[in-house]
Amino acid sequence: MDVDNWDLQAVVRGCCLTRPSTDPFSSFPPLLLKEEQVDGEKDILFGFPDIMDTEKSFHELEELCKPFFLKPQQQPLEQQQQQQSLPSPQQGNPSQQQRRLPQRPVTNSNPRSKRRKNQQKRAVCHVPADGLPSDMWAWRKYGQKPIKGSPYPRGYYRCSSSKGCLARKQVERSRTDPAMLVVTYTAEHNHPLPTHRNSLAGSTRQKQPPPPSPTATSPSASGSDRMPPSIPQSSSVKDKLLRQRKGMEEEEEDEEGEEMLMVEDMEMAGEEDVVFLGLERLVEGTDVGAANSPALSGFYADEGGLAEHFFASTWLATNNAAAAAGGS
DNA sequence: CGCGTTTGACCGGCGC
DNA sequence: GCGCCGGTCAAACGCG
Repeated sequence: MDVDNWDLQAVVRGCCLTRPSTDPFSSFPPLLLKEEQVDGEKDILFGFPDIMDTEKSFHELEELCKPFFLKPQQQPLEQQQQQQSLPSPQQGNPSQQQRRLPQRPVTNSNPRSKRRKNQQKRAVCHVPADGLPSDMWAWRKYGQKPIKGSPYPRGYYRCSSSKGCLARKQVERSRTDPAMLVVTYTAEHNHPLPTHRNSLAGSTRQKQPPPPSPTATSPSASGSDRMPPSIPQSSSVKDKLLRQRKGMEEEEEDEEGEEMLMVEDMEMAGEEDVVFLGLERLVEGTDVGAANSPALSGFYADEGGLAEHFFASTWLATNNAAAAAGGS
């Protein structure tokens, strides 16, 4: 299938090379990037690679993103169709309409139907568990399950920024390296980066120090086991980010000019496109120079084949976007 | 009150 | 055809 060839390379490139040498990115955790054959399909595995070579990275990143900025309307047909055919929950009844009525009507537009498992393209991201990276999207956990063969449960998250958003991600601890988290992104966001904190509430439990010991990830498969304390905190993390951002606003704003531009552009482009940003950043714990440890990886999803293009940006930029919109 | 998390049940794909 | 297992749903609950 050619669809599989989409821009994997670009993605890969984007993933590995996206770090401005000047960088705030230097605080990035080690990233492992690789492609993986999963169920016959290529999955993108990426973590935080060597932070060293970045020189051209940024430029490549820009190159990578350009198309997205310039052609906001250019959405893969397939995707457009998909999005359109999707039961826009915002119009009709939100997901609830699918309640367990006559047994979840499985229609073609139902992401859960035909196209399952080995059919879905996914982007797999390996991140250090203690790096506590998260992205700027608002994720809402909708499930957790113990996975066969893995001592760690897998958490299921869906984008809560937009009701109709199909973006989902799964977070689980690597069975081979418990210190790493495996974040799998599925589908894409059908909306621009969250414009405002989507929740002040929620994120609650995350705040009370979940079993601090990662080891707590003990196979208490019952599910009582909290997901890697890191990832799931996306929302609370964002809160943090926003707050920090507010504080930084005055101090670092100018420094981020470039990145901000990027995001702004992106926002404009993303308005209708599937461009979306994912912020991976170190928060919590080691708040390493949180002030300017941007880092993140976002991705563009081309649902034509469910391709995901990853690129980097700065968290500040994203925050800026979020704040900007939040003000509205 | 709104939103996120938890958690058990259910559904459906997939392998045997 | 059957059973396993992954993925999703949704009620209950907690927190700000």
